[in-house]
Amino acid sequence: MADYEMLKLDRQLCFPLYAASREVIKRYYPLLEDLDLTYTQYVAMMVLWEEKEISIRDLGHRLFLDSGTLTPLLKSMEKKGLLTRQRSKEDERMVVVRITEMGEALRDRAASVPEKMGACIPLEPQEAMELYRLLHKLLGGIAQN
Amino acid sequence: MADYEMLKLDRQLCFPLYAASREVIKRYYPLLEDLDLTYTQYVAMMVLWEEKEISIRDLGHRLFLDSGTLTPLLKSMEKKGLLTRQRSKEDERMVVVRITEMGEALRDRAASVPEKMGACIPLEPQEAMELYRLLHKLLGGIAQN
DNA sequence: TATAATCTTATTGAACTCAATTAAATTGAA
DNA sequence: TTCAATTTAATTGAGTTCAATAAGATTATA
Repeated sequence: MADYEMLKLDRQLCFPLYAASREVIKRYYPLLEDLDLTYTQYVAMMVLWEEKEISIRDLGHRLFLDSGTLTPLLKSMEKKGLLTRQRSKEDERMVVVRITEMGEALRDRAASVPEKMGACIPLEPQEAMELYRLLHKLLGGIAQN
Repeated sequence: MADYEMLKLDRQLCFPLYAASREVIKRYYPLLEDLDLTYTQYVAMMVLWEEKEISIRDLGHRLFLDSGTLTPLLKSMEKKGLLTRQRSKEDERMVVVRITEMGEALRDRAASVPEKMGACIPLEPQEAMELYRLLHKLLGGIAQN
């Protein structure tokens, strides 16, 4: 008879990762509703607020997302006026995304989101830091595709 | 001028949670392909391997998923012969899901998955345990809807 | 007992995710 | 230089996720 102990849901590390990720993201929606952003759009905006412009390729590397997700996402954000998409002159394979004034303006209204979300996370500051460290270690070690 | 420091992607706890969850689940697909299971179907099977039968409501509570996800998921698993769905006689609001022989048989072929996945996680055993603890604390504290 | 409130599942619609494929541009090697 | 390999983005299709809503069953309360 085989040993099934390891197949129990409570023994998995992946499952609380999967469930916690969804639960946390769900908590963002009330905060992002005012901004008319989804969570994925919000993290894309975070990159654009810092970088101002970036290729879809580099954005994909930052967000761990591919063009299958990003192409429709960025098109809808372009339609909302948050950014522009333009094929690069130097390398016509690349499309460069640039933040617009409207996209910049959204930054002020987003500025309170991280603090509000932080208040929803039931961890001590030190625990949150350790979780951050472990997740980045996991991500850095697993992501070499 | 507003302070945008907290809006940087690298300052967020949610983002590595979101990205690590997706990266880890992606690593499951080569292992689950032989079993013809998606990741969500796999965690549902984990519950069924333990419980043998469970209401959709209780399954939803275990997996943090609602009927919008579970109804089509369970219907497709029923079609594959892994389980049966039957409305409860005692309380006709409830639908009870029961594992079939074919579903039970899959357990043997799944038994090696957790160990193979564990080998993909680039964390020390102690770190994995701490991550597990923190994720459960987060999940337990945030989930009171 | 009525009937209002709650519970459970199903459905719908919008959005995300990813693997696989395609097409075009660029790069590298013979 | 030529053409094969690689890179980049777009597309397609299947599946997941969730909010909102609906319908039917059950429970609680007047």
